[in-house]
Amino acid sequence: MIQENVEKITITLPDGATREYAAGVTGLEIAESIAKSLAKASIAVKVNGEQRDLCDPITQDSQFSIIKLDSDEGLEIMRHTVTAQLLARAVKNLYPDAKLAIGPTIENGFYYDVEFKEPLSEDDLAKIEKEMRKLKETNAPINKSLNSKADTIAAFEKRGEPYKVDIVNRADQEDGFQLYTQGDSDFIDLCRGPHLPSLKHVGVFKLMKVAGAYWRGDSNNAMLTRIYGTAWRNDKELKEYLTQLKEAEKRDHRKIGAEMDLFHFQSEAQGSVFWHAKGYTIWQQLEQYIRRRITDDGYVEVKTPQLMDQKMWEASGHWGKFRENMFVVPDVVPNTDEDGPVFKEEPKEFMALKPMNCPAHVQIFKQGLKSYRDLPIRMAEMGCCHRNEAHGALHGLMRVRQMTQDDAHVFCREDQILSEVKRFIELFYAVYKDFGFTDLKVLLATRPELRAGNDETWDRAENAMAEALNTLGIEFEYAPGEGAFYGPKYEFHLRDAIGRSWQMGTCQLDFVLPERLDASYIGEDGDKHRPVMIHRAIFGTFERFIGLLIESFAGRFPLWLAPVQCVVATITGSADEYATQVYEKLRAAGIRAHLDIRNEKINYKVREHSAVGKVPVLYAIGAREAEEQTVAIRRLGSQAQSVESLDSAIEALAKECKAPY
RNA sequence: GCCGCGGUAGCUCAGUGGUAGAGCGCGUCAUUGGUAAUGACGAGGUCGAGAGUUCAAUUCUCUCUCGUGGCACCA
Repeated sequence: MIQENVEKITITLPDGATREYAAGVTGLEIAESIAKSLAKASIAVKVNGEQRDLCDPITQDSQFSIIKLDSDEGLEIMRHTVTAQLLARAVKNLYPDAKLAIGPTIENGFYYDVEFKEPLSEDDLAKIEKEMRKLKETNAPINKSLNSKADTIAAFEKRGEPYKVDIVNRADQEDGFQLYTQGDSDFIDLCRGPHLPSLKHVGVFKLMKVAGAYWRGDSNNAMLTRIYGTAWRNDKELKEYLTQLKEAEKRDHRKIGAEMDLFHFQSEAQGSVFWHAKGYTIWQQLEQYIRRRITDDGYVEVKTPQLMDQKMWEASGHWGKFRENMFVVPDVVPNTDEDGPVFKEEPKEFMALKPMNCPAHVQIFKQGLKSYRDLPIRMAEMGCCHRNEAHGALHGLMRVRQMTQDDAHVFCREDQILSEVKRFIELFYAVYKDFGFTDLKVLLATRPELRAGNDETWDRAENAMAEALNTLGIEFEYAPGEGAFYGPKYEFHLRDAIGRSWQMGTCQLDFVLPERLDASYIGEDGDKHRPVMIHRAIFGTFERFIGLLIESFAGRFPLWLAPVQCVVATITGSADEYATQVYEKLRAAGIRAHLDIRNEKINYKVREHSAVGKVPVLYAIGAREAEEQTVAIRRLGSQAQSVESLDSAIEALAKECKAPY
């Protein structure tokens, strides 16, 4: 059909070539005009940087590219179609009463939140998956229509989908709601798109697990059932992903911690760690290391009370804002009658285990008058804190109820904020580099809605914190509204073995606590001024940091941290005496050694100390070594052996065991 | 705290309405060996706790508890 006066538009392809089309041309038509095979492989297009469906008309001059399944974007679109079209429709087919909420893609997969009448268990997933396969086999084309707000709401109300109605109601737009359909089924889904042009482009998928999730992420709302799944282009990719998951599980710090005899938990102390000798060795190494670091950076170290009176926590604001996370202890003598109540009368006076160290540090600051010349004061504490975390939040070493922070508070003048924050970041990065943690996510959390302090102070604080990162060339993202009520903060995040992100270190400006607890210094002008407090931690907590270390190293600690650095294992009983000498010499050289003269074969010993114990160095001692005063050295992860003379081997090993700082 | 799943030997797990099994570990004995599991024998369990149904419960039901995957909350 030739239309003389139809408007022409210019389409610019990724290679810079331009082509002219009639306005309103679709992505599919452009693809077809380039090559039939390309059109067949296309699943969506990108117009001026925005993902669009193949069937969307293009009405103006545009940058244009085609999205195929082989790209990351293509894979994500496919996953989106799997959840929003296949999973949603399969669920509706099997459970007509189910109410659909949202179904986005996530890293490696997707989920869909659904309200079911009856609880859904993981056993039901096979059935749903089967239905999805059946639907995929239809190769149904996916079409869409644009609808007004009123029509869209009417359509979902008719279908009994209150969550979809809610989504539409909350939308700003009045028109252009996209409803997708599959072939001639009566399934519809509200979606931003784009989607695959048809189900035949769907690759392989697998439903993984079910979990609860609150509607709109709000615990006041109904809890929906979230179905998690994964989708890939082909079986090989899926298999690789599942293998990778299995491998990641092997790095789980809880599993490795038990195997390596590092720590344990038991129900009588839920959320609190029983550190075994080997685990506590790691802790001590970390503590000594960080103490050297901060001492050299001008910190002083203090130790403050575990229990303080309710009045202190009222003054600090914790009683009001943090109490549900605190362990509160009645300050009365318990009843001693064996069968009587714990307390003879209702306790009226309370104390609380500290959930944070800051109020106590302010008390130390307040002892004696401070001059502006005294500032900054960098006050550190390996502070043991208790927080009454929700049961469901506890997770191995990553989330505990008793934790020890490598905490410190810098008391400084406002004009010192920038230099102190910069100084901290530099220290922080030097430390993380020593542990090989280079892939940090940094967030700058800014003022929340409910906050103390005026806007000018917040402006200055947030700007100083952003400037510190910028001048040091550190990339970060803003977390708007996520700051503490008393000031903005940095959050430093790391990922564990299976990709969960954990906040490690932090750095928080605080204008409120010095005020509340009436801390002041005498300024140059002779008047009293409020110091600014910077709350900061590098590891965050020893517990979480060790958890991350275990997963990051898969238990294979570098020599300086390894609980046992060297095992001396005999090959034959005749070498016992010499092996004992070797062991004694290692100990004398300050090396954490273990002597294994059990009546076992060397194969067995090697396996136990390597695969299970993850000891970095093993000295195998047989008759030859005893004869020649040597050791046969085997390194963890290597089949190679080298024979060296005893003294030089120990000397070299001792050097290697030195901490990086 | 909320939703789902789970708790059986020191550990990892199988199993059954008629009071239990494997592998590893542990102990004993034999073996004295050369680099990621030597062999034989043996000991070891109120089947998370409480209540209910039943002639009989580790097994079925309920409550609690702890763990676990998420959600919410957070270092």
